[in-house]
Amino acid sequence: MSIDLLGAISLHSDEIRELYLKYFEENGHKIFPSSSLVPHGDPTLLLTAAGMVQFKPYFTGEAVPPAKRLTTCQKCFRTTDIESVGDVSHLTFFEMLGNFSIGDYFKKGAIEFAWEFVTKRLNIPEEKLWITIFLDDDEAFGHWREIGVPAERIVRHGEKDNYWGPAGDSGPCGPCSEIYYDYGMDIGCGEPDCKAGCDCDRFLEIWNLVFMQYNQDVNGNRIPLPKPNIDTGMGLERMAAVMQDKLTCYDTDVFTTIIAKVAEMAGRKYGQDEKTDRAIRVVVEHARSISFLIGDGVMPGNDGRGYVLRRVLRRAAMFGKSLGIDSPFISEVSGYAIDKMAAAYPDLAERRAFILNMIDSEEEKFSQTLSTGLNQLDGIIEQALVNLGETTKGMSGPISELGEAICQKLNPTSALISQLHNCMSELNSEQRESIHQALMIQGKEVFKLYDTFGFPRELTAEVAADAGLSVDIGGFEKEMDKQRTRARASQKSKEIVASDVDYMSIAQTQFVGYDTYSSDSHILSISTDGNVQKSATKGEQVAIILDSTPFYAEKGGQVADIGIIAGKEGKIVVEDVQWGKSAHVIHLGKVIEGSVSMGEPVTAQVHEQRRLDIERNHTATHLLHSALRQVLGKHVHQTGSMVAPARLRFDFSHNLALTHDELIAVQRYVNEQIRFDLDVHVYDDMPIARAKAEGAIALFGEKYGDSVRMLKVGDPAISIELCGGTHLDRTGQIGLCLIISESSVGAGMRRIEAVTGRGAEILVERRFAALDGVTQTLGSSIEDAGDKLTAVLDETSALKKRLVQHEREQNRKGLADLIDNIVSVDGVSVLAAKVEASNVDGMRQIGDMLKARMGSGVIVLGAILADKPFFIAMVTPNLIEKGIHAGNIVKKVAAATGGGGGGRPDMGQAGGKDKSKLDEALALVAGLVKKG
RNA sequence: GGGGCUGUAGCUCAAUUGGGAGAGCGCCUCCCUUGCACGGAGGAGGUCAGGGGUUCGAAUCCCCUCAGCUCCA
Repeated sequence: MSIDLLGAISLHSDEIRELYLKYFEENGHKIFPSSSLVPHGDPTLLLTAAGMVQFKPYFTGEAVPPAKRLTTCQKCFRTTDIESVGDVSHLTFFEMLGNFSIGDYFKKGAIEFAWEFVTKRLNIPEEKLWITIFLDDDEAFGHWREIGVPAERIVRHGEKDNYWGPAGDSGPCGPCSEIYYDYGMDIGCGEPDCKAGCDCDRFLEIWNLVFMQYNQDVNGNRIPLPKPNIDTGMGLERMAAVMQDKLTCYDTDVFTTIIAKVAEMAGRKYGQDEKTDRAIRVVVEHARSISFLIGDGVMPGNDGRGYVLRRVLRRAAMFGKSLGIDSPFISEVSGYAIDKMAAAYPDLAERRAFILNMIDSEEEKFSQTLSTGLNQLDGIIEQALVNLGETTKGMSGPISELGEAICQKLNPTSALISQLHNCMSELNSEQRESIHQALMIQGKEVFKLYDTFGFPRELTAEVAADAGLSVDIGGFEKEMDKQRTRARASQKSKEIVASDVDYMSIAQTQFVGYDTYSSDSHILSISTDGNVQKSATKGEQVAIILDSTPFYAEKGGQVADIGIIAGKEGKIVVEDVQWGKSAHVIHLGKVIEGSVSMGEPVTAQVHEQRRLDIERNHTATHLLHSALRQVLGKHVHQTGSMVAPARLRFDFSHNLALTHDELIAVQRYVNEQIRFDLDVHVYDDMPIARAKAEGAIALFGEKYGDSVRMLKVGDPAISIELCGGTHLDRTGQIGLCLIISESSVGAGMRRIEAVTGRGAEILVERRFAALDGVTQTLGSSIEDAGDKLTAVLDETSALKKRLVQHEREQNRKGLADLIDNIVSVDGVSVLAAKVEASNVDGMRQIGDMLKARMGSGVIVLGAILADKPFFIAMVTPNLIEKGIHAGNIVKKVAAATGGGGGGRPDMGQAGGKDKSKLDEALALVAGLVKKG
């Protein structure tokens, strides 16, 4: 804490964070660390956008909370207001301080805590604070009045502002109450009735208290929760602005140092020009937010989170460009941002190099995109100018002259066009309209640039303006809307798995598949087409939930099991297994015998052989990971994996292609560990701190709970990883591991694919079989096969060359005989003859030689190629002028043999079917020339 | 998940709307030449991403697969 010159108490953002967590800890709250920006186990969410995300299962009752009172400082990411970023208070990334009550204290407690913290701990004067509540929430009103807030500073708002949730179409929801900070009458709209919630800048929302008291069903009915909850959120950056007596988040310690750096990079002063300031703020904000995204394991991509990341990064690049900063620059800004946040987020600092690297290569990619887009745009502008020239050329006086000039591409066109504008008044409205249209680049074009080439429309407008043209934004938006509707329409038809199931009423599935391949279980839920059923009969596609299961649902790269669920009366083939909304395992499959019904006891049996294949690949994946770190270095981190029965795929961070020697070294290391037949040991429920102390490698960007499952290979261990997958007991069971490919998956990332066990055996068998086939054909030993093959290929190509030469020689010799066949038809030399040739090239060669020799004439040659008649026709230029067309002649000739053809006036080719009619067809030529 | 675009020589890209696979740069050989991307002659290098289909004939048209780029959700 420090006292600034004005005597006001100024709190650093780090201090606010600490004060908050400490205050709530004192009041019985358990401090939780921030969860990852990538929501764990919730596929419905793109990114963590609020403090309560990691506690959702507690609020919905799907999981038991470790404490009834919780508090966090949560990393959050939102793109809903991305266009507003750079104003006073909007950010894509921010830290949300929050306190949560799971069925413990409610409105009164939440209001008292919030008020005490704000007024007593942060010492904000009470008269600077305003409250908003939901319309009819008199209970909240009463509590605020009790602690002394005057009624005139409590404002009631409707659903839009003061009602929260549900997130999605159903779930917990309730009214909320917000605390606003009042900057005073001097700031904002100045209207006499300005109060908290006004759109102007006078009031800043600093804390939202959500009173979760209803559960809303899909029909919109709100049923009171038996035990209501509290979920609050206070934006750290906004609170810092208040505490440091600033109007915006950007003037607080969170951003000022970075802003100064960017201003310096741009060679500008911050605080002199609003447009410049805004651009600087956007760059700073985005550079910070993408660092956190990448730090939590998001990679730039074309959809989902990766696309959010790409879009934000490109937005930063655009604003940087507008500041005139030379690319690449974002990683430098991100570096400052990471340094600033390092103390609070050490894992972010740990990944600094990786993050900056990723940013650099993505920015480089963007500049590529821009330059191809720019090429496209140049073409479009040129075409637009031609059109403009054509439009204006026919008009009167000076306009037509200008049109001529534009047509002749006199530069600069923008000057010509501004002259054009000056002359417009002399025209009638129809002419003005047509010029107006011609001056605009069509919305469709702008959209295509954006949609297909990723070229930003702002940039299109800017470049077009340089040429004197404008851009049809309305048309662009129209196309954009079409695309949105299209995408949304396709989204709706998507089938939702077991959507109708009331998960809260079903116990979580107990997974027993680590120890066994089959289990005696009970059916807890059956649904078909998303509807819950009492039973299902033969032929139906079903989604089944059991009380316990040996089936592994896809997670951590390991694919789902398949198998059989058998009851007394029927059987289900399980084709896929997925995770439900909470910890439920959903078995998807088909009833193939009799029927199954709710509650009945069944035997769940996993396809054992296949599961073992998967386990071989999974354990081998861990060995591979350790081998890569051994051979390439400790910078290698797993970035993804796919473990299937037939093969495994392993993605990792490394910026160079592996050499052959490195690949061999990795493979040898893995197989050595397999031969050592090491013990694979699993530690369930290990405290995460202890696992980390043991040196366990956590998966990049993955979120782990307090207790984790740790996998250790060998003792002393050669691999310790946190892993939820299924594994072998001993490495020897893998048998053999062979790497089948190594490739790139993007900048700084490589991919290895490998096979093990049965897959490796099949690979070896196939390779041997292929090699045996080759050596047998070559008639050599395996060792000599390579040399022999080279020799054979060399010889073949030498022979080919000789053959071509020889044929050319023969053709030349035969030329004299062919020339004897020339006849004159209406004064035109015509040659139609059958020739010997091995391919089309040979025939063309003969034709070319004849053409040269004859100077003027029509040549049609026929030959039998691949047991079919084939023709080519050639006509010298002087005869083309007379209307003789080689393509047409050859077409008719070939028709006589049951084929067709065509070509250009000077050369045509055609094929037929009946080779016996070749001579007959050639005899037609003279007649055809005569006719033509 | 739904669209759009692209895939041709080592690299950057052409191929006139289905009819001889090309250019520039790079590489090799030779000639000329001490200056900046020297100049000249010759040459090697291609499963036109892969697989099916239509056709006398496909880089080109249709379908499928793969990969890359891009927008929307």
